[in-house]
Amino acid sequence: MTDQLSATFSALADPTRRAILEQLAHGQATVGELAAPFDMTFAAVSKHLRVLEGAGLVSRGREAQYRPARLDARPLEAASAWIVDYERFWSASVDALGDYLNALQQLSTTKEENTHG
Amino acid sequence: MTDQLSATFSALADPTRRAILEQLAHGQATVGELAAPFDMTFAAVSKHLRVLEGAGLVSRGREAQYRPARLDARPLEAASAWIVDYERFWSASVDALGDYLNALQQLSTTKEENTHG
DNA sequence: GAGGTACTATACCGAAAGGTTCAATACGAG
DNA sequence: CTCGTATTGAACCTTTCGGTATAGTACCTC
Repeated sequence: MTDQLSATFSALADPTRRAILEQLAHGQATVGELAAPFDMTFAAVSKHLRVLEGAGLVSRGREAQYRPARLDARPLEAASAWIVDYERFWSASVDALGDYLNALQQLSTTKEENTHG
Repeated sequence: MTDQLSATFSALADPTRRAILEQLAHGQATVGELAAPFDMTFAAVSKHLRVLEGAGLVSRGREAQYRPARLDARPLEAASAWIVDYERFWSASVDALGDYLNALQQLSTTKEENTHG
């Protein structure tokens, strides 16, 4: 799991880490601020930050006692690019679902006609 | 990690599983076919398929002895949507990098002028 | 420099991930 | 019904993950 893409997806696989990124989307924050919403120790959030840092999604600074984290979304570009290659498949699936639903509706309409006929 | 998004990202976090999905993008395949490229036992690939199935990214059929797997990309849509929300940040980062590079170039140009002056 | 605040390191834990091996199952072909 | 092929189940192992508690470090304030 040394590759960048795996590290990125792995970092995103945890809801706490996604929430941290969402928080950082509103601007840089200290560990304390980031930890506040969670029922979790500081240390645990600190670990999550290290994972995000390892994936290159977060960079840290130093301001007095604080080590503010800020978002670095660049690794998300490759992740997005990987997924988007499959876009045609999921829209195809949606189309197929649409077809299925249309078929169902068609069927029920036909049935209704039969009932009414 | 019960939520759909976590399951999806988690499934994508493994390079073997991503490779399996890439293979399935060319059409359905049996476990044997999927396992061929990997230095790994059938059973291991079977487990990966189960993970993908659990994430809703793969569905299985039955044809004689074979249990062909096919791609179901629909869960990728939500994953893509999540990531794309950050697009403005990574393009901002790229812009910032561009600014930085411009600044560097500016600097070296200035230096050159000094050298020549 | 003593004390408070913000954070991290270390050690530990239980559970899950990613493999293996080997036995079992499901199916088609003789 | 037996044999070969395709696949999964079960048991096991090692490593990683996500968390805790506790001690230590870094910095500001007084």
